[in-house]
Amino acid sequence: MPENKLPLLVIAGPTASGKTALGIALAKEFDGEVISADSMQIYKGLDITTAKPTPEETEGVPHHLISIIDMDAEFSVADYVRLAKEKIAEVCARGRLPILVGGTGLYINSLVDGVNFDNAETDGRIRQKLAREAEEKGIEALYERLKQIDPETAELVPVQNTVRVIRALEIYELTGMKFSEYKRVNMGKESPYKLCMLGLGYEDRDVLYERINRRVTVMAENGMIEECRAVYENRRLGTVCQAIGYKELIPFFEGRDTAESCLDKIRQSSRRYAKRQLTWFRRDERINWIYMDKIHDFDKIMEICKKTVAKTEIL
RNA sequence: GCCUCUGUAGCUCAGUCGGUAGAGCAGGGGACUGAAAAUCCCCGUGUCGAUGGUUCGAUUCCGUCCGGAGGCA
Repeated sequence: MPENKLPLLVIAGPTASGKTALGIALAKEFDGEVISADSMQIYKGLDITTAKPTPEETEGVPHHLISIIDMDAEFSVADYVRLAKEKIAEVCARGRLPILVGGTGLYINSLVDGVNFDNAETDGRIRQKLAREAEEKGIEALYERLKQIDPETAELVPVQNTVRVIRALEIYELTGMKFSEYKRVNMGKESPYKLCMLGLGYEDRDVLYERINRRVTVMAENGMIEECRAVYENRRLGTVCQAIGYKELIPFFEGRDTAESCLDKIRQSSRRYAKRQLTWFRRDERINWIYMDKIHDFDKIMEICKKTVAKTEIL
């Protein structure tokens, strides 16, 4: 490993797996600071709904990239990578260890794999234009065009996946590059960081699901519904409108469903989300999995983490 | 106690005029690179409540028993 790379400890895992608490404990252990990798906690507001750590919970450990973007703003991976890179450098300059904690796989991998987003400044108008076209002529028309210009991508993306079809065409209009080509050019080859990746897993999926179900109950008791209602009432939302919890409660605010039924929907969406997160993280062979339901003693978990960190020699 | 209805996939149910069965939901697997808490793809074997009988063959028809629901006393 070249010496000039900065060290980075990563804690990944599905929602409700215990990342926040472990991140804080490890920050104290290694004199570190937490950098969040969460596409929803980055927004100001919806603190309870997105399970941000409370000031008491952080126990004085600095947390970065939480509550820094206005709710009506658009935000995406490229912005995240830019900000996170900066934060990592800052934390290291202070002589402390950056600890990336989060569940947004795309953000984590884009950062950790050094994906380059600088050569295609996005411009919402192209995307909107394509979306309109898809509505008017049908997505099939766009898909046909994609097949013409980039059969390789068309092969990988099903017609039904409107988002992907539009994105591929957007890149083409923006850069003149085929999407498949664009990906080849921008995907990082080697990580710019000295990495140690930890993944919080559960051997028994039901145990994780139980944690998720219970956490939703607790969130509701702590004021999630009121928090979402306030946002709903003066809604001017960018990407946050996708937050699990918020979107499932809308039928309740509009009098079309009961609160309890919406809470069940939140539980279900969260379970499905956790499953998708696991699918994403599972394929990353660098992750050292810790099965939280097999080790009940937190000290033992810490010990395993310390050993893993030592083994990867990032310090 | 008597009568009626009912018992099929984790749940709600369909179905087989007798040739061992299929939908929705739940759940599982996967993809993903400037929307990602988003978007999308694939996946249905289960003692057809138990037990006897009729039959070449019963989850299907008949008897009995055991659950569940309702009605009459």
